[in-house]
Amino acid sequence: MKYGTILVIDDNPAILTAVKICLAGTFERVITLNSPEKALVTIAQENPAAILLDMNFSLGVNSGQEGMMWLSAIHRKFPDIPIVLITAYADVKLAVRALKNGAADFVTKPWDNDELIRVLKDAIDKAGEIIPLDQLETEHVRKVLNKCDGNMKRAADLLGISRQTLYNKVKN
Amino acid sequence: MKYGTILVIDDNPAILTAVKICLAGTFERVITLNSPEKALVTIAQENPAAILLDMNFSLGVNSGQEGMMWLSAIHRKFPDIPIVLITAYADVKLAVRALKNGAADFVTKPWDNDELIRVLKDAIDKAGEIIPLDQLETEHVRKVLNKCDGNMKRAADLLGISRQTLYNKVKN
DNA sequence: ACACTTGTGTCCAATTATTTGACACTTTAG
DNA sequence: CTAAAGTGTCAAATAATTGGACACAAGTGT
Repeated sequence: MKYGTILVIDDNPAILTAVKICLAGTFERVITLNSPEKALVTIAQENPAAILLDMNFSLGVNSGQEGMMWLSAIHRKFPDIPIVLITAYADVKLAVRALKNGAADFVTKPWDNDELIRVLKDAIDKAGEIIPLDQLETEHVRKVLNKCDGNMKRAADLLGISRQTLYNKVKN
Repeated sequence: MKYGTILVIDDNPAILTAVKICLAGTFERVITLNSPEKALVTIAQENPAAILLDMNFSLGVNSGQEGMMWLSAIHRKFPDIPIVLITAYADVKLAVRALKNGAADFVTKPWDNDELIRVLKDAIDKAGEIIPLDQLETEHVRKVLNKCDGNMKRAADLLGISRQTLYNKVKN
């Protein structure tokens, strides 16, 4: 059980139960919330490894705006916890917007249990990856240098370091 | 015309023409390819600011595998050029997979001209953003430290720096 | 309750990096 | 062609990083 706590947020009790059963075997703890109102405090208290968030809350409002708002709010406050969205209304635009707003993944109802587990595991694994500082630096330097067509003076300027330092960094 | 060259790849000549007309007013140059075979060399030669890639090439094969393959190939070779995907088959799974494979955005046919232009501009703008080195470092340090629950020894270890250095970095 | 391990805050001296300024030489653009 | 901008390289001054050390706090298992 290397995968810790999961927080599931959905306004449908039946789905909450079904998901809980589905995930119980893989995750140490499955916490459920039937509304996102208490999400921020619950997350702060429980520090879940991932969040599964339903996009349709207020009955009759299925545009997903509701869920999108909560996604943004949670992601802004806890940018390191992966959030997987789940929705009954398979809408490409919605999915794209969600991912661009920081969602780790996007699954549609009815879901496949194994797929849901895999997606959550993947999200947690990816969120747990840590890059050494010098590697991060090297990659970023390379990218910026690229964007400046190799102009070291400008690249150094944009990076906020001196030209000679950049020169040394790329030499090694 | 701050937005440079665009490369459009689609096997349908009619769509190629339509897109070309649509984008001509906004971008300096619109290059078209009717098959992705020559994409890699064309990109290397023309260095476009963005790429608009259709997902369905071989006639009758509409699963998008084709386009996904090319997306990966192009993105691996030119990770700094944003790739916007376009497809007639609005499939959420496909869209999600595309974004997770490095696509900058995903639009469906029939497209809205203004939206297409906006999406491409956004992709180019976002790809052009450059973060100073020290800001990148500070953010990453904070994130790793977070993931280690404040354990500085482990965080320093994972970051590949000494404990004292990390101590200094967070102090300032 | 006890020893044991792990981590913290802090210092030092030795080693490395970074910066600033300079100089002769290419490239580039008007 | 000339002026402006960039490159490669050096040196000396300054700042950052490291490894080692030490007393002390917190948590582990027995």
